[in-house]
Amino acid sequence: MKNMQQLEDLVSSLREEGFRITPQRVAILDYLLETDDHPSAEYIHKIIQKKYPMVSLSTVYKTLDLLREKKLVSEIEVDGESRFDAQTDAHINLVCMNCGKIDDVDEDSLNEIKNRAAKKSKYLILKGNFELFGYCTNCKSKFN
Amino acid sequence: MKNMQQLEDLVSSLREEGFRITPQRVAILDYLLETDDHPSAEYIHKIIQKKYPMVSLSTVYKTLDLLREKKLVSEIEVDGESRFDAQTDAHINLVCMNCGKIDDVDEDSLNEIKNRAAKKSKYLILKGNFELFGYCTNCKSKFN
DNA sequence: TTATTAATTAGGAATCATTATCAAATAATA
DNA sequence: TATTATTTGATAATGATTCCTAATTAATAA
Repeated sequence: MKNMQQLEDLVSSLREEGFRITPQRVAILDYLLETDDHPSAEYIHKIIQKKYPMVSLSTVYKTLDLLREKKLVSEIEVDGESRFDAQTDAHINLVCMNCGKIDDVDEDSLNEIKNRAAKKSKYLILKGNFELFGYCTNCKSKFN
Repeated sequence: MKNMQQLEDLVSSLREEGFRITPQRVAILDYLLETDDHPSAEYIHKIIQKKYPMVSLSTVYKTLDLLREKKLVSEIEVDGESRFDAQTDAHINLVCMNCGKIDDVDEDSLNEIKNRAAKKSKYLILKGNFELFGYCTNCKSKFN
């Protein structure tokens, strides 16, 4: 999943907007690009500390705010906690209610759905979250 | 929206499962059936206190847990807070990022999408939340 | 290369929604 | 009407997130 070019592009886009490129920001972006895990802020902090022990949790939160704002990452709320993803195109998040795993599933019709809802409702729609909850392949056997 | 028969049906279904029918539970169900507001626990508490001053916030939370568990209400998390809805069929929630209003929009294809994702992912899917975020008709004029 | 400085960080306190706890109240039943 | 297990109310505890501020540092220009 990781792509060095992707990281450089995102870093450049931040730099061009006048944001400083700090090791903390790069480390967080880098990790989000290489993982499919939809980590929470706390989990990102834990992972990143292995490489960069000087990253604080509050910086992780602030960086995630920035990346979300700039639409470089997407966020979903699960069980009272935010989970983050470098995949920002419209997709479905499959959430395992047992182990907390989240998988992405592509679904071509999401943009049509968004447009239909916008027309019907007269809302100005800026983003969408599509979540399905259940049990993943590992966990579903435990619930028979 | 309110429907006396609906309330009685839901009350019966709780009673049949051995749950006690308390005035607090009836008041909460009653309010959720009559409103389209997708209220939070706190808001439900505030509204219900007008009629029944003896309802505590912790009872509101516990009742909502029960109703969610029994699939009599649906829940979505918005901005770190849960919002509740007596509409439990698959639908899209349109969330205004300015005023917090939530509107429901019907969308026939949601069940197909769910089935497609289930097949692709091998998850056992139990429920889905479909949220679109933007600005409602009242608020969007402020963001031009 | 170094000095300047505004942006960023670290760390801890504060906040706020939700959950947990448990004695008192009560719905269901016999 | 008495019994009892369930439910409630009040409050404490929890946990994710935000806020605060002094110290640090990335970016820039001399």
